[in-house]
Amino acid sequence: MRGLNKVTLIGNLGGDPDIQRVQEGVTVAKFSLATSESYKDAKGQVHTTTDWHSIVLWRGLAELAEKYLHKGSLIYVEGKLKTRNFEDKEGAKRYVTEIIGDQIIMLDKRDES
Amino acid sequence: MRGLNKVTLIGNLGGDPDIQRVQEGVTVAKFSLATSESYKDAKGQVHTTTDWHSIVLWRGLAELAEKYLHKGSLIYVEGKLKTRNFEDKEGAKRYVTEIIGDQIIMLDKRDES
Amino acid sequence: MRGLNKVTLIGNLGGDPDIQRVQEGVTVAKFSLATSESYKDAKGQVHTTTDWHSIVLWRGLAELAEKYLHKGSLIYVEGKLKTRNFEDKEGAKRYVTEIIGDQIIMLDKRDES
Amino acid sequence: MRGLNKVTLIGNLGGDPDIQRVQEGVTVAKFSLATSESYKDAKGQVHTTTDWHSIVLWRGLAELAEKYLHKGSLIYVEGKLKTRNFEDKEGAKRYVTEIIGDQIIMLDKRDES
DNA sequence: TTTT
DNA sequence: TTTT
Repeated sequence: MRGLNKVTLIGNLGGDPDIQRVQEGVTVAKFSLATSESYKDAKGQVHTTTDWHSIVLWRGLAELAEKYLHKGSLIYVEGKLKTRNFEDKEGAKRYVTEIIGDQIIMLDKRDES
Repeated sequence: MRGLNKVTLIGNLGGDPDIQRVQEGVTVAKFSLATSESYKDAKGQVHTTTDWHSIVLWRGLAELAEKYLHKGSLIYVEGKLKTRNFEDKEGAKRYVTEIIGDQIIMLDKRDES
Repeated sequence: MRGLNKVTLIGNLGGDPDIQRVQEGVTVAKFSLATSESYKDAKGQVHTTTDWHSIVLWRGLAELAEKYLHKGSLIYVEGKLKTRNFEDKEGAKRYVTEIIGDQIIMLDKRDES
Repeated sequence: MRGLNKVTLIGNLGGDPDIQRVQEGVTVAKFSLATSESYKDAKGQVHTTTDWHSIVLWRGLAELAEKYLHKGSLIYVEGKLKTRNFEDKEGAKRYVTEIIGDQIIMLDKRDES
């Protein structure tokens, strides 16, 4: 309680979703999402910066991603930030931060929904 | 353009902010923020999960953090997700994801604003 | 599909929630929420503006409001904007815009959750 | 302080923006935005509900709306809820709730930005 | 490492 | 009509 953990992104998929069946009837989809922003520097020149985000979708949303999303798709994603730790090959503790999506809106006309 | 990168969190500081003066007149504040959530499992038992987030504040917001925030403070933060890479001592590329805050609301009565 | 309708507010209740039982087992809670903001004008003087919002909660959230919320409570509300029309006593069409809440976080230490 | 008043919408313009020059160099744009949502009822049948919102943009954003937005454009808007009161022709006090936008993302490929 |  |  008394906690809020929300991420909202609008951006393009960097590649096709990677789909895994982790259990009978449970699908997971993973992909990178690029969010880009333009700004003007002191000299009035326009620069663009891009941030990349690791998106993870479960079950129904993963199946939707499998059917309709592909490299380049423009989407809105809402979800939660989760930082997982794992051991790398050398046995050192490493961290990854992912967005576990709980809502998707497809913004490309060509993608069906 | 056509990009959105927004994080909104409500949670408690895990420790006092770490304050650095990186340049004449430029302050940076860093701290961990815990967001907690409760849910009931299939047996009706309540579980609490906590996620930890790395928050970075610049300039005016960093000075505000220095003055008013401390271990345990309850705040609302809005900002952007940024993943930086750096080399660890072994020279391997590693990643950290941080939230660069651009708005703070102090939610503790005891903290001044 | 392809639609998003989201409101997020942090503010204080202007009065105790008005509770109605509209049906067997269905509770509705209504109250006004004040969100205040301070800004400095050109002369450096601080001004505060307050916006008032009509909040409507259904079922479980309404019961939670009945138990824990009262005049002055500080809360976070997330919900959807809905504009309803109704006829006034003169038979003219009038409109009200309400926020139908779907998440509440209580931010006062004295309120239980 | 201690207040948050934020609305985020993704939807289509119901008509071309209405543009007004209210002062030397100050433009205001107004338009209706439809946000649609689909849901399944108990019988599995899909229903769509649409909410309409009154959007107001000032200065630079209004000029951008004038240049690039038109009936049907798909946009993301972020802003604040404001309820204004005014007197109708009979002298009765009436209210309107508007969203004063402070960020726009154009989501149609055909609209330039 | 926080908080209720 | 709230709160600091």
